[in-house]
Amino acid sequence: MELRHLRYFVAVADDLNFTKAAAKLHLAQPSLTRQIHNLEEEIGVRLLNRSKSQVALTEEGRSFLVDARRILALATESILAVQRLSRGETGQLNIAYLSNFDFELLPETLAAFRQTFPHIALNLFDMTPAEQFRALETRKIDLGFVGLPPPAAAGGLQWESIARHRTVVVLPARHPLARKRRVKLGELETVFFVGMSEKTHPGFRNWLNGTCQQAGFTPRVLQDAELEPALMTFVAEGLGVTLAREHIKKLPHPGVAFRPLAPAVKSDYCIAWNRNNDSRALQQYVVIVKRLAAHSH
Amino acid sequence: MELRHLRYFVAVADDLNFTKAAAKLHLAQPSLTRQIHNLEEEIGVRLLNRSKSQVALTEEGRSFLVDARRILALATESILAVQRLSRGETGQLNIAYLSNFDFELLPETLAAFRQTFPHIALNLFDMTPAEQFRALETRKIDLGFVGLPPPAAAGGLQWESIARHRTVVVLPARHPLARKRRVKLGELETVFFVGMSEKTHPGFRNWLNGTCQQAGFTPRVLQDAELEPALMTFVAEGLGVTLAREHIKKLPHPGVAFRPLAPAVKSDYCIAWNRNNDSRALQQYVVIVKRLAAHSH
DNA sequence: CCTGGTGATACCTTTAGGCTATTGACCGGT
DNA sequence: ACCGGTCAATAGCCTAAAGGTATCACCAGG
Repeated sequence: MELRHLRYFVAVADDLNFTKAAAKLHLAQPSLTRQIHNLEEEIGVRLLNRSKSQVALTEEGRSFLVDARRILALATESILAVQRLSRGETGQLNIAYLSNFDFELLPETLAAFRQTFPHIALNLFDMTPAEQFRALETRKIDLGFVGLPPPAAAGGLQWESIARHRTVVVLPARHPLARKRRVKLGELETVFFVGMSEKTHPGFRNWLNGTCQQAGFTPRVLQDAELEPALMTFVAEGLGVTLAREHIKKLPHPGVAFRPLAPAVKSDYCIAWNRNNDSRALQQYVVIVKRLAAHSH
Repeated sequence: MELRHLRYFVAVADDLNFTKAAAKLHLAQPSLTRQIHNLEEEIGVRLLNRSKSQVALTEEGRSFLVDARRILALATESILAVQRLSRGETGQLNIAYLSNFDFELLPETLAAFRQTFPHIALNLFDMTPAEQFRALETRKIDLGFVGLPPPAAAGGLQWESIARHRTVVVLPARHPLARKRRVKLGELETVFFVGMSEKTHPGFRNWLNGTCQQAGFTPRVLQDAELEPALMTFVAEGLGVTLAREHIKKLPHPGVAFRPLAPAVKSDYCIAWNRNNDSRALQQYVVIVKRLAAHSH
């Protein structure tokens, strides 16, 4: 069965007259007759009652007619939909961000994108970095504000730093170092650290080690938190100190102090997407993010 | 675009390999390549990215794939549905009955039908005779328990009497004739009548006239009711008497008395259907009604 | 630098959709 | 009862397009 059969059947059912239906289809009447016969034969059901010089739908024909119309409508609508999509008139863009502390670039870029491509639906998701990497690989999302660059294990992901943020020390308020206005990185060599779990924040440990390596030591991490609030609690309980982007100050916690590093240390903030994702919406969005990131810098 | 194109596209999308997809379709690879090209050309959208020795869906392709699958599923399901229908495994039968006073034949026949054709949905509708005639003509219902035979104006309707019911006089309880056990038809010549409106009960007036004509007079009708309860109220208020099938006793009303006619007069009870309705379910149901009507007689 | 795998191209074959001409049945009007 | 008109079915032919074969071009991986 082909769509042609359905088109022809609907035409015949419309005016119950092969000759006129054939004319409307710009077709000779015998051709139409044959196609309808073929259709009836293929599905094995009589759709029309041809009692000499009188064409009528059978009960089956009436039922099938409804389905035939629906299939044809769906087909034409599908073509129109994919054409709209290719013209950029519709589309989806799924974006993930970090749960607790994100910066002003995200809403800015969303507003700018929406202004230029008002017909593209923007869907936002709140995810940990690990969830984002996984969702990027499976194409559940198109772009993630991941913070840390994706680990090598995440195949096919591309990333780009869109900002360099000041790094601060997060430490218990009662900690001796909290009395100082600024903290030298080297002063942290002997203290214990807490950190984010690799399960939820893959690459965090790598980043922490790399940062401390600038002062020539490897941090001793006692405890991992899976989410940021837990990390703050651990620090408040005195389990250790940690390093974080300055934006973590937006997540205050009693008993936790933030101190800038001296000299200042900066760390990259990355966005990531799937290299194989050829979504035009994604490409346009990346352009906008880069432009606004450069401006705000 | 034909269903063939969708089938081929889905096959290619399934394993992203023209050669293997062609094999699964029992097709040579170049034929498949060409059909996909034709499809892309017709809808004017690239569905696949062929970067040498690597086939991938484009964003449009992913979107269209979903639609293509749905169309194909709908097509095969439609064929199966119409085949089930022609085998009598599914179907619909819409039956209407009179609102207030119907007799035991209806539930009996429904039970018998359901037992023989358990997969056919029986839908019941409560309608006045006029509504039934109209619904029969427009095929909203398949069969109506109409009571009175359809008027000539109702084209294409076929009917059959399935019972002959005793006719009774409906009269105000205070009416002089209510004192008698039985009423002779001729005694009604001088009294006023109320009746059912032709708007809701076409043919009622004709039936009433015909019945009274047996006693050689034409009833003088003062007032028409559109529904049976109103008729009873009119009688109770003393506006007039009327004739009705004996089953109207099931609709008692204070101040209204029922008296048998002497000698007894019987009137037909009819079912009606559309002559052009070739529904097998309808035909089977009519057979069952006739059989049970004959038995109960 | 070869080799296997893959899609594209060129060209031929075959299928089947479409056309014209005609038939046969029915209907409506005279 | 007959005739002309209408309409679907049938027969037979034509051709467009679907399908096949052979081959090429290109990349990947050894």
